[in-house]
Amino acid sequence: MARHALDPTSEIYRLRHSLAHVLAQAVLEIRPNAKLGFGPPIEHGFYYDFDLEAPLTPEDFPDLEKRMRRIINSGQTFEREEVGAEEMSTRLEESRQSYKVEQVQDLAAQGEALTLYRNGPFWDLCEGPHVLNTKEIPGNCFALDTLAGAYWKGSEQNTMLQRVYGLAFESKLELRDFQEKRRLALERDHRKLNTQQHYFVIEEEVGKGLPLWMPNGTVIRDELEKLAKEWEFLGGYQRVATPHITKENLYHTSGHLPYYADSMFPPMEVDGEKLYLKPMNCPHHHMIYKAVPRSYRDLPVRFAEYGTCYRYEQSGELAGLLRVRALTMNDAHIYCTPEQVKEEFIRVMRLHIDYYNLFGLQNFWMRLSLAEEDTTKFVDDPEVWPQAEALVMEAMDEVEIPYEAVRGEAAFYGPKIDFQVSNVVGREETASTNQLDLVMAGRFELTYKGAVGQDHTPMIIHRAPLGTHERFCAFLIEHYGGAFPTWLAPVQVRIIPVAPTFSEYAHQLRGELHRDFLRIEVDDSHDSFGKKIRNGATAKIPNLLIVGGEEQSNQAVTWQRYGSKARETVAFTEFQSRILEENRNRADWRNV
RNA sequence: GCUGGCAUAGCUCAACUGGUAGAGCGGCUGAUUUGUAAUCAGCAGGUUACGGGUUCGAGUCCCCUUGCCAGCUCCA
Repeated sequence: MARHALDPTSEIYRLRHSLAHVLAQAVLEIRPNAKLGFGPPIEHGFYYDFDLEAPLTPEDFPDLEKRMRRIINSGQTFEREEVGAEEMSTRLEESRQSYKVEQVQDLAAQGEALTLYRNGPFWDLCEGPHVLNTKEIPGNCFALDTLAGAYWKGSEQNTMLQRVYGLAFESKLELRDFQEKRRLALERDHRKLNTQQHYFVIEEEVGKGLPLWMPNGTVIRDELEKLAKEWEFLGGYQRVATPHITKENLYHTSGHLPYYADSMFPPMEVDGEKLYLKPMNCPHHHMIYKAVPRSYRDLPVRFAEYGTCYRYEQSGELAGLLRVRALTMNDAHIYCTPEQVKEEFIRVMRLHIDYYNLFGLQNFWMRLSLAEEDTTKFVDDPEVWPQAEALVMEAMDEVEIPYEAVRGEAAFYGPKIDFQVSNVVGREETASTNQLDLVMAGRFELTYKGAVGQDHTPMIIHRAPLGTHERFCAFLIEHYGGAFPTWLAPVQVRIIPVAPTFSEYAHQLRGELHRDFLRIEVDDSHDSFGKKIRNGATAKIPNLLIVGGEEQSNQAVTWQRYGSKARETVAFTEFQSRILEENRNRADWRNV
């Protein structure tokens, strides 16, 4: 799957790139002292970073857009010019573009030939390409979108510039289309749906990033846990349970304190000891492994736990359920021999695929995160890394799922495979992470006895196919748009009597299905029948049962699915067996 | 954490350039007893996020705090 592959030779690339220059020109008209940062084309348009004495506000957009159109209509020609590094620096210094001067130094160090593009009064250090003339840009194909801060060269150490985002497409129609799609996608945002469905609540009194799970959200958590427990049981996992706080020393052993301390809550002091809230479950599982002598005959050992962890995320990174400070992971650690590790890794990959098929997720891809030379972020062991990376890549090839490799994003103890999904607004999220870890076993002195009695170090796989409850539930809410399949729905069946006379019959059915462990309710309100139908639909309940005189006399129900006008009247016992089977099979009624 | 924006009833939103806070939905009460997307009526809900300032007067202007949103950085 080609991702974010912006093709510099394409029409739209030149269009967006040129619009970035036009924007910069317009900004310089109203802010002559603005210093320019970067201004590239991006997925849905372009942006340009500015260092401004007074910040722009959204109120400036209409004026800027007007100026941009005027520039476009004036028919400026884009001219390319090759300029030596020294000459380029001089010219940029003359126009007091200090960021660009810095950029010239970086580029010159790499020995690149430098080019600039000039259109009208504006010129910019830039490698192009651009349209030939601004007249090629349809005046109504773009719109300034949002303002944001962005660090110069993307580093927190640098000054923050102001970034202006613009949308741009080849035609007005495509622009409108995108804006409409985005508006619709926003309707599926889990935070938006949450105001209607009440899955969770984050209260200021409790703390930011600390969600409280309401009954509806807890149903989804519980059902996911049931699923995981069943499949992990079948996969040969054993369940374990571990505490939320732990003595400091365990995290020195694991290496979390040097490498991960920024993401941990500060410790609490008790009886002269420091205790930390756990940011990960692995050290505890390693201790369980270590508590009993292990033989090669025992391996692989697979410990699974839905473990709750606490991570100190920076406040600005928190977002609904997608980024929180208290999270419960679908965690497990697999301890195995070098001979077993590839097979185990492949089984983990296959488990992912099974889950994703169950949820009907097609739009996902894998990202392989590898270490880089910067050893401050990674456990430094030159022998172990290439070995681990090669092993992972072999396994990935074997399951035949395409992946993209990224340097420098590994976990500090090993290469990482992330399953990336894209949420409804197109933002990429990591749904789950898996790691091959050739480091921890050594640090924890984990061993197993080999066939001839000598000690060996096991290999460890960290895996969390369902990620965390928080992120996965958020993702599922958006994926299903709040209309869950029967097995996940907070209310699975609602019975609507056409008149109060049939309420007793409705309750009789409710009692029976309740004993079958279905989440079921009767709409006893004083609303009109039409209103009850409407309420059932807006509540996105997957199954509505309508009962009246006809149904009662035949011991039947009229069954209607969410989002469908179709309905069928069936014997109650038939409904009962069909809905129970659907629930048991975790089938999605959209596919039935 | 950083940059910018936002904050009015449970939800969605009103209140012209400062002149004593309103509606719909939802909730409650009563009437209505309904066969596929809103039955009718009445009632109750707000120290306009918190604290301070300017003013005869602040939801509206200014400052602070908190929270939320977008993006950056970071990440499951």
